[in-house]
Amino acid sequence: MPKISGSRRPGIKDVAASAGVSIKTVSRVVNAEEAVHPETRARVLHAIQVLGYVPNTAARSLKSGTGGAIGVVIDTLADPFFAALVSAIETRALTEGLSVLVASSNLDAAQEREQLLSLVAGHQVAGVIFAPVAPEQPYLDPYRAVTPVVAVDRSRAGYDSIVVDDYGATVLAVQQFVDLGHERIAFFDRDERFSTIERRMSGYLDVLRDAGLPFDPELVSETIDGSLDYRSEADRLLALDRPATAFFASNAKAAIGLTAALHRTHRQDTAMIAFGDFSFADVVRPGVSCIDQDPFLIGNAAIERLLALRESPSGEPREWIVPTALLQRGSGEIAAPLPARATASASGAAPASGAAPASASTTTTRGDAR
Amino acid sequence: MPKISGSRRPGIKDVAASAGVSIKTVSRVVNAEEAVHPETRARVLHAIQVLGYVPNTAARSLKSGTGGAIGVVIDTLADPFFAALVSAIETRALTEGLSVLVASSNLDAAQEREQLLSLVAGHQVAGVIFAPVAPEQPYLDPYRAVTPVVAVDRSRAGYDSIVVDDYGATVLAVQQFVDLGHERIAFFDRDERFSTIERRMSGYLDVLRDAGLPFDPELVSETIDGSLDYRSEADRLLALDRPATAFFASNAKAAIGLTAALHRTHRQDTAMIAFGDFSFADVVRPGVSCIDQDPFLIGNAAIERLLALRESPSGEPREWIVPTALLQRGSGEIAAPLPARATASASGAAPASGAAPASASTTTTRGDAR
DNA sequence: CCACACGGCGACAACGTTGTCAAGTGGTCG
DNA sequence: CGACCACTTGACAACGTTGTCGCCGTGTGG
Repeated sequence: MPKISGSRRPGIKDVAASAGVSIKTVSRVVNAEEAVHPETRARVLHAIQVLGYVPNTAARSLKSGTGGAIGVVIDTLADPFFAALVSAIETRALTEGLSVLVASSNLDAAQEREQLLSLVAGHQVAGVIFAPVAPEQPYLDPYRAVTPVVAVDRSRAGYDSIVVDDYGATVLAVQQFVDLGHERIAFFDRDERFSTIERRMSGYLDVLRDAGLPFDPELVSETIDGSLDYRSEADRLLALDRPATAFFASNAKAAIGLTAALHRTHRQDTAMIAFGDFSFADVVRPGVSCIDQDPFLIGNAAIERLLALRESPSGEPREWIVPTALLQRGSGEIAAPLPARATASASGAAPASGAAPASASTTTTRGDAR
Repeated sequence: MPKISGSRRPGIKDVAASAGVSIKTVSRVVNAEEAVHPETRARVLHAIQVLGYVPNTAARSLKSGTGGAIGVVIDTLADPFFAALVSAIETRALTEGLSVLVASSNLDAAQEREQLLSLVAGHQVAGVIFAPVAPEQPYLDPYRAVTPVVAVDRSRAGYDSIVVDDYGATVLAVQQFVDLGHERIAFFDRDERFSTIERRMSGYLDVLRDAGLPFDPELVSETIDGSLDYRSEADRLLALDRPATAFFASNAKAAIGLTAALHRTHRQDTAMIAFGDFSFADVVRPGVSCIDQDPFLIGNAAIERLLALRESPSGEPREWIVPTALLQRGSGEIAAPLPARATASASGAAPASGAAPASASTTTTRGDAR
């Protein structure tokens, strides 16, 4: 159907000629402006159809100074959490007629800077959503008057930030362990590079303190220089004089490694709650209880916020907290082996008495596909 | 450091003024052209530094007719396979100074068309990589002279296509079942909408034929109208008069569903091979043997092909086959329950004798993270 | 000493689109 | 009947960059 005259792509001029109007009128039709006679509009639309005309984004954004794409910078698309997040953004962007430019920072501050500048200054995107790496992004300041920016997953002062309640969710989870009589609760995979994980860490510490349980550094596994052998670390924690009886896995990757380690040694008696859901969590026995951090919710919140910022500059940037859910699947409800001292209030065997918001829907299909 | 004069973003003119040269000279420096005096170049570079100048992509691509981004259209980023594929593309693109525009088709032909046209005609991308949905994309023809196009995952005549050897890999897997004495081999989740799955289906059929085994339609699970209840379907296959003893899962999603179903009923005796790896395949017991279809390899091959096409138009488009590996993890090496008739050659219990290329590295961390 | 080549650089147009402004037409009101 | 208004349309400049062409000055060979 579309016929390209000569070898050039059809431009607004070709449409204008074909419809017998001026290019300005074509522009008006394309942009759905009011003041066009219905009959003229029909002629123009017909010409557009016939020629297969598509407006040139480059020229448009050159003229207007800001283009029809939004930029997204995340750690890496290879992480299904971020992939799902971008997917949510892309879906919503489509309904606004916006395209999505993705770039990854690979957790490198220099690359983050390069990518952000390329998007904001080079591509003149209509907005940016990014998962911050460096503590500050001062180089964005000159552009922020024109380009709205939203931070996701990790909070940044000065930016509207979409995050989950790391602290609160962790408190809930660890408190559940305490309520079940656990006194040796491991924090599996602390990584000081991530502020989110540090917030989870302080939730953990606060619950211990409030419960009157001593803090034992031996119960904390740390990622040093970006690496931690989950398997041997799990073995270590279980081989302590007073071994860990409950594990709080601070992120999904650690949770997967931990689950694998426990399964290799057939330990089905250790309690575990993971921060972040993962695909097989409800397949293994016992099912792995997870704090569900829904990437689609986060992505949606981020783009909605960005679109709102495009409309009106809005006031002070603030944090927007996306709710989490504690998916009870079994592993989080395992009670401590022996009541030891007389400590906690409740200490049954079945599902926990205390905390934990309801939240059913354990069987959402998410994660792996294909 | 960067100082924006007034409120405008610095343009080539500002740099030129600051360095005391003409805009053309700045352009020459930015584009690393030869004919510039070293000293002048230094002055210009310094001015660029000071002003924080970043070339405007829109103007550039308007002038040159083709921009600094490549377009990628895939089913959805929520699918970790495609997410990883895009990640590989993005990584390589970065080294070429290209950005990546992602768009999803959601397996809808109309949306595919819209997205592709937006990328090719609207954004004037430097190239397109897409996972084809509709049988044909004739609307791309007018642009193909200017914009190279590569198909991934699913083959399309007329386009360079990057695919895996669906047929061959399936033959290998099913043959392994036959060698182990299985006579009731299920094809789990046929979906006629996907040509890749149809190719796997014909591999399945051919092995049966060559082995002299009858084809039983009852052993084929079909996705109808896009849905299939994996759990009840698995139950059905296991409850047949002559139940299935081996499962070929035609895709990772089905494999996950199937694995979950088998685990719920504690069936550890059924053989299974999945087309497509998934994160927990080596955690469950028995480990799920998989045909590994590496998204990074595929993505890399696709972008390399695209970059090559940019250099030279090249001759006839062809199919490029990316190798797969059969990861032996246990479930694929389970022999048939009773030797039944005297059929196959080998029929031991331990790892298969026949087919299956070596392929170690079962423990690659892929899939879920975070 | 002159013609010419060449390295280095700048003026200007053009890419496709939209904003500004003005012009044309027909109708309405005083 | 004339002035004014609403509505529709078009001419033109401008967005920031690069390609074309030509200019200038210096050196080189005849």
